[in-house]
Amino acid sequence: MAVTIKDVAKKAGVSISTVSRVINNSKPVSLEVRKKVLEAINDLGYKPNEVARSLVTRRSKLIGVIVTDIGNSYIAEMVRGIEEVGRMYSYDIILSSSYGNKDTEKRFAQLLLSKQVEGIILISEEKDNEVIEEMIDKKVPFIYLNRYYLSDRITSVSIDYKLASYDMTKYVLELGHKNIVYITYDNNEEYSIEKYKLDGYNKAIKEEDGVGFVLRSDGYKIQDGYKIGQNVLDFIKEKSVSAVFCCHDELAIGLMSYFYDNNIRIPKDISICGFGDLKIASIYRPRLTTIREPYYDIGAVAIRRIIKVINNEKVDNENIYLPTQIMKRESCEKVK
Amino acid sequence: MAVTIKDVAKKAGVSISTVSRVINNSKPVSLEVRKKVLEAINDLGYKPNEVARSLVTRRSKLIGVIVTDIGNSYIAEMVRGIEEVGRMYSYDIILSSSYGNKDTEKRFAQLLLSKQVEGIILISEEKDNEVIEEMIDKKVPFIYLNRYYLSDRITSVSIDYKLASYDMTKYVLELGHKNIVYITYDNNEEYSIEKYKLDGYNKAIKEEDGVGFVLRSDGYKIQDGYKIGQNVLDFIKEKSVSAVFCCHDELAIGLMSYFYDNNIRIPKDISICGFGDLKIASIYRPRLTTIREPYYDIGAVAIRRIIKVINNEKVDNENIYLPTQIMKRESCEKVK
DNA sequence: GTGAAAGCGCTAACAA
DNA sequence: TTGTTAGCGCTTTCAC
Repeated sequence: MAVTIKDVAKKAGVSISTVSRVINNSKPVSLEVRKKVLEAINDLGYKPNEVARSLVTRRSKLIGVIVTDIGNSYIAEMVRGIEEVGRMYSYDIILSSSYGNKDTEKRFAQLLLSKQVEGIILISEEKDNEVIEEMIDKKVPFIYLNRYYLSDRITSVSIDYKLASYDMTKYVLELGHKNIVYITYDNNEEYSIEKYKLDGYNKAIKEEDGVGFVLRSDGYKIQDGYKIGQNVLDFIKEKSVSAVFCCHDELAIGLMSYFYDNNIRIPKDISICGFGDLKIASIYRPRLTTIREPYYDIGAVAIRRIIKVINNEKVDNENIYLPTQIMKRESCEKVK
Repeated sequence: MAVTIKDVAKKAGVSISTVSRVINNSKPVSLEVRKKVLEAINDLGYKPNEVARSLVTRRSKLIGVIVTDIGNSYIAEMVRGIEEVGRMYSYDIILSSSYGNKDTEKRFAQLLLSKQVEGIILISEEKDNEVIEEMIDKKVPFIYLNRYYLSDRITSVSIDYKLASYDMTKYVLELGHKNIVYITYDNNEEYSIEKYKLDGYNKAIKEEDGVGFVLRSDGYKIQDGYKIGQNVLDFIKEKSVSAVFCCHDELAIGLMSYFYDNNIRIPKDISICGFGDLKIASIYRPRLTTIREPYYDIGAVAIRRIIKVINNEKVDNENIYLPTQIMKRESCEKVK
């Protein structure tokens, strides 16, 4: 049996309220009594039962985080940000992985609510998120993070996708590339972020008199990038394309692997760039030129905002946009 | 204010115990009463407060997981295993990242205990783990996962490192390589797992009349592999080495990057293999030949064991060894 | 400055 | 089969 506040009170010869006061510093306690209590706590190795505390204070000091899959490096990065900032405010996080199932996401949100979490962060890769609808009228602060789809119903933290994509395209054009192909995914879906990226791309192409092409991938994973490899290759030859801009790093990496396996040299034969700046982007060779999406910061800002709401500090109801950066690396080369 | 069991009881016109009985199925309840209660629950959208439940049942349904850094892909893999199996038994996990600080690990263990977790899994990269000593006499089940160091004080889940390393070396020798260099790290430290790997390597070299060399790295990260690159290169030339066996995939990847940057072709100029089978091992080009350390399974088995202990099922007190596998890929080639 | 007592939402004896 | 009640470990009035 663990030692409780009662044991401490008895040992110190005081009431449990006094013990409570010293551990919480909630009310003045005379120096000598305080000392006795502290001693007793020390001797007994007493640690307050946070569950009991939560029950009465209604503050679990827990934030629920629902992710698609913690095995995704960008999600892990976000979670790092969430956890580290949460820690600064004494919050622990409960992690649940939905593996992309919407019903699971909903179920987990309920579960977390039962566990009395004070806020929920959903890192999703799905569209049409019904969880959002369910959460919207719940009292717990909620933030929705999604790298693929927007929601107009709820606050999120992200970057200015259009601008980022515009900047990147511009950079590629400045490198001397004229015929550029953009690999997109799912850009016709409502709320797809791809639309914004595509807009940025098109804007830059137009402004600089480039020749833009668009190719569609079936997915946004590494293997999807690999799968579309031959298509891209054929297309490149046909259209004299000298640079490929992928809407996600994963696609770019898959493509680079396909090129490697087929003896296409990067950047000698073709320049390539991505979007995201996953960890692998700077590990893979040649290192991938890409746009840095600050995942850690996104997580950090998200939880910071949740904690503000919990503490009734005032927050904007608008989406938060974080700065990005073009990571110039070897996969994208000047045209000779 | 959330709806409580009282509200349900009132609405259904029964006592709270009856409500408790139907939600827990703990005692028989007449069909019609049950129906009334279920209706009330439904109407009110009642969800039991798990915190209150925990307080009385002393079962938080929470497992604490302390990791070095969830950003490490092998750790993320372990956590996936932990979470997914935990979920099967209705356990949630609380995640804390220590970033390699031993004091932080200890502090987190205490924090988790305060939150009444029913078990703790520590995924560490440190040696001399004092947390273990602290946990050993605590009542909560505890498992220690460490890819670098062993402990003789506590149960763990791992693989047979010596055998794995032996098998891999044997495979490389069978490929026709004779002069092989092994890149090690920290093999003189007590409890270092490297000793076992090195043993396996030496054993195979001896048995097959190979010529073995050992080189030491300063660390086990990708950048450490890169840093040791020139050393390895010089060494290879001097000793006519045709294959490099790295004690961790990270080192192998770093090394491959160094080779890429210096126009050394793999496997044409040199064969290389690693240990771990991180996700990146099969993404990087050429794909890395390596030993599969089943991280997901390690996590899964670890939490399964913890849950068994929680439920007083009997478990061995011995370490658990999981099977491994050599992943034969392109980075390691037959000698012509 | 300190203690007694109520109560957070729930489960589990114990009665009936 | 159902209700009453004690109590899990703690915080927080309310008296003194």
